[in-house]
Parts: sequence; structure tokens; C-alpha cells
Amino acid sequence: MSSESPKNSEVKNFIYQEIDRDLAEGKNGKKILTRFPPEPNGYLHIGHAKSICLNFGIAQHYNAACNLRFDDTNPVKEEVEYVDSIQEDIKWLGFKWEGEPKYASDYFEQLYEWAIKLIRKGKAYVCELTPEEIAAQKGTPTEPGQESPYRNRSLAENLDLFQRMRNGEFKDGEKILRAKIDMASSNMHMRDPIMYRIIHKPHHRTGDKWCIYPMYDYTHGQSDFIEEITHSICTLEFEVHRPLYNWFLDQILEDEATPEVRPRQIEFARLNLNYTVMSKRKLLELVQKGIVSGWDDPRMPTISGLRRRGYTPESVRMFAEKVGVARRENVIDIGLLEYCVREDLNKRAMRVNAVLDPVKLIITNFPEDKVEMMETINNPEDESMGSRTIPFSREIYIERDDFMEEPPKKFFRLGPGLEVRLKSAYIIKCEDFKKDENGHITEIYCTYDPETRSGMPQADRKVKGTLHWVSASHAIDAEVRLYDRLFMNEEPDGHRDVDFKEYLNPDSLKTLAGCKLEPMLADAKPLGSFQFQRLGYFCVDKDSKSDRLIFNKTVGLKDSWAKANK
RNA sequence: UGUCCUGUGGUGUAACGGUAGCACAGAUGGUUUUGGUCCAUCUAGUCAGGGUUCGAAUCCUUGCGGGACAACCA
Repeated sequence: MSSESPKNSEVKNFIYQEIDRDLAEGKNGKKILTRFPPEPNGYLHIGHAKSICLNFGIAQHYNAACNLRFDDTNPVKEEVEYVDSIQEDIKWLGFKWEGEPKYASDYFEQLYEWAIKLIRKGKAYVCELTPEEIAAQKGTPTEPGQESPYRNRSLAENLDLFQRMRNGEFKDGEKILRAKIDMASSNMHMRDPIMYRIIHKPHHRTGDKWCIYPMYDYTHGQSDFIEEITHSICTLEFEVHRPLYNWFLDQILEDEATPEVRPRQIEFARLNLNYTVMSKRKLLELVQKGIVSGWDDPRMPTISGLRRRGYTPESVRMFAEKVGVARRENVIDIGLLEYCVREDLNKRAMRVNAVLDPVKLIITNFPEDKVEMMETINNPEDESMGSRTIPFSREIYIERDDFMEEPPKKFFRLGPGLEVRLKSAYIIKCEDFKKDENGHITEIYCTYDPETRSGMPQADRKVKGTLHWVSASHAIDAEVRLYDRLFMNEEPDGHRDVDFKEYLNPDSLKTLAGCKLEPMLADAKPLGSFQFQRLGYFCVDKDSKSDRLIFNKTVGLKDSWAKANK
């Protein structure tokens, strides 16, 4: 958690302005309490991260708290696995909720009592229409609906039936409890919405205590009220629910003493990212069909996927800050997310040498048995990270891409007769090379200039390029997984006639074996991040073992050479 | 042919009746033992029409564009 004090002068988004206004008007006894209310039916994704940063960020800003509340009103879809992963992800992001995690299911008894209150007020009734009949009677956005024949049951009958619903006397779908509002409302959600339905399925927390479960609309606002949430922040699609949110609160608060806190719903536009899908349903499909390795596959936009990919909590928070919060639909370029992780890792990641596609280079005038230890800076952006030594010898590996038999003019790397600097070592000159029968370069022969060792006066000589390298006999092997975007279309789920899976990128994962790393990487711990010099940021995969190192590519370095050659 | 929300550079987001700013992306130059970083410069915007006003991105109005809403999901 940030320890920064409230910065009221700093302009934030419109929600802060609304809160400031409520504060100025003295609402809610000048208290602020937010909540993050996930349904435990899937893993959290980057869109949730935006909401988490918003809700917890507001709490921090106003020196207030934020609750974690699981919206667990549908046992058909919800699982403990998700409850656990959600908590892990929020903690990883760096936020701490107030007290213990809360659950809407904790409030089932209270909700039930309030439902009886509504029945007694003539504001709710037990209906026996089938889902099809209800749909048929609901009308359309342009036509009013019809009233249910069960709408005007007697109080006694409603009370009796609702009790028997709870007792388990009816099968799933046989009866429901509906609010009695207005079947002609221009807002579909006010056309006698369902409050309770019968589901004979054990709940992950309440077990088989209940067989009737409250719907979202009847649950959310009341849960906010119970917890004394002042600002209930949600995404735009709930905007049309707001009148209902307020209606339910009006009903349960009628005839009661004026409460100190009356929660207020405020909506903002959800995050959309191009080249990805964000719906939990589609993410679940990718997992279930084995298209990705799991919810935490590094290509997934889930928080656990980003974590495994090498994203830092700081970078995700920076991203949430940069995308802003407003009420208009938006599509954020995935490049901004990549910018954020580069920005963060640039300052923190140790620079190491790794050759992903190695080709052997022999320094012909370097003694065969000699090993020189070269000093190299751990991070030029952070002097406090110090330096280390790396072994240099007659045979090294360099990147295959760093040699061209017939290089173009602006190729500042190695080619016949060309000179380059080996990072932290010597300037070398290419004298010869060897090819196999397929034309592949197998060995490159160079001479080195002993006067150009880093630190020596002659080392300042200008050469066009600097290459990374590893000593062949000291190098350790590793597997490196290169990731690209999962989808090739900017909006994979934005085409009515095309399934989003049609746009899957067949090259979203490339696994490289036999990559050559400098020796110190043998001790790298899972999730540790490094900059592979001149290549990008990589992290140790969670499955990496000391005898089988696995690195994930988080993001490449900006590459103006590659860009210029497009 | 309903109700509600929403239109600011390519993408996001500020400006709350008084000089349209910031970030990313893009371009150019400089520094550099990472073709990274960093620094400098540049490109590019108020959906359209009408009205109110000394003055409108901002208020009103009419169009037009985009989105949401008819799950016993949340």
C-alpha cells in the first residue's frame, strides 16, 4: 500500500469529483468506504485490475478502507478455487482489504427477512410463470410488458409460498419471488424483476442450508447497505440497474430511521484491450478447450497470467493509472501495457547475457585455455545494483541474427571484415566463417584486439555495434518461451459471424531449446525478472527447475532496427 | 422504431464559460560499450449545424455516430 497522503489538489477522475461533492455536502457522516465485489466464477483479469486499483485507490486517497466482498449468489457457477485465486491476485497487486473477506452469502438471512418485509408491503409476490412465459410477458424495450396472473395474490398466500420455497417444497424453477414494480416501465429492469429463484445445489459456503438464492439486483445494494459502503462503483452495463438499486434501498429503508450511510452506485467504462478477449466466459473456454495451458497461461490477460508472464504489480498499477477512468467506451492499445512493464523493469531488472539462437564464434588469437573474468554493470539505470564478473574465453556464442554474410550498409553488427564490440569485453573483427551444406553459418572466426578490453584506453575506440555473448564452455542451457499476442485481430470477439477462436495466433508461443545463458542465471528464482541484454525482459517460469531452466519472455526491448526494416 | 449513456489528435485522458494540456503511438536529431534508457524537437484534436454569451470543447437545441437495456447470470 502506498503511504502517500491524500492529494486533494491533484485532479483525478470524475468519480473522485463525485466523492468530493458528496463529502462537501456532508453525506454519509463524511465517511468513505468502497468495495471490490467479484463473483467467484473465474479468475481475475486486467479489467478487474482497473476496478481494483480504482476502488482500493480511492480508499487510499481518502484515507479510508475498501472491502472485498464475494458476490456469491449463484452456486451453479461459483467455486472455492476462484475465491482463493481472487484473494491471491488482489494481494499480489499490492492491496489489502478491510478485515476479513466478506460474502454476500453472509447476508442471506437478512436478505430473506427484507424480502418478507417487501411481501408484507405488497411490493413482492411469488410467481409461477416459466422462464419462457416471463420472457413473453416482459415486453420489449419499445413495448410495455403484461402483468403476471400471480401478481395480485393475497399477502397470506405470498408469505406461505415464499416460506415453502425456502423449505424446499418446490423444484428448481417452479416458483420465483418477484418485486412488484411496473411492467410498463421504459426500463426493463423495473418490470417486476426476479428477487429469488430456487436452486437445489449446495453452495460453496452455505452448503445445503438454502435452496433459494437471491438475484444480483436484490443482493448487491442491500449488501452495500449492510456493509455501509458509501460509493458502490461498477461498470457501465449496470447503469440501467441503478433505478432498481435505489428502489430496493428505498423499500427496505422505508419506515426505518434514517441511516447514516446510504450507498450510491456510480458507473464507469470498463477496460477493453485490443488483440485480446476479456469476457470470463471466453477465457474459460480457452482454458477448458486446452487452447492455453490454464488461467495463468502467460498469454492470458488474467492477473495470474500477467504475473507468470513477468509483469510486476507496479507495472499493472501504472497501467491502471494511465488508462484513466471515464464513462465513454474505450479500447486501450496493448502497447500501453507493454510500455508500462518496460518502464518498470528498466529501472529494476538486472542486465544479463543470454543467447537465444546461438552460433559459435571463435577468437582465433585468444589463448585456448585462458579465461578472463570481465566486470559488467548490473544495471546502468541503478548504480546501487553494482556489478559482477562474467567469464570470457576463446569460444563464445553470439546471436545468429547478429551476423550477416552480406550485411546492408546500416547493419551495425558482425559480417566479413566488420568490427564490433563485445559488451564488457573486447573489440573483435570478423576474419572468416564456415557454412554447412544448407548454407547455415556454423562457426564464425574473429580476432580480438587485446588493447580494447573494457576500461582500457583503447576501449574507447568507436565501433558501430555492441553484441551480447556468453562464453561457450561456461554457458548453461535453458528453454526460453517466446510469447506473442494470442489473437491476430484487434477485436477478436467483435465480429458477429466469426467465432473469436478463428483469430487465434498460431505463433503465440514459440519454445526455444538450447538457449545459452551466462552462469549466474543457474540460481535464478521463479518469477525473478531479468533483462536479457539487447533482447527484452524475461522471467523465470514457475515450472523452472535447476536442472531444467525455463524463462518466459515478458516483453521485448524497443527495437528501432527491426522497426526500420519493416 | 423506445428509454438511458456517450462523442476532444491514431489510442487513451485533462481543461468544469476565459491560451485545448498530458501520456502512449508516430517522425526527426543528440547522447550511449544494450539499435535499450535518457534528452530535445516535431506531427496530430473539440462529430456537424443552429442558438445563448464580450467569450463555448464546456450551456441550450437539432441532427449524426458509438454504446447499453428484453438471463430464474453478475
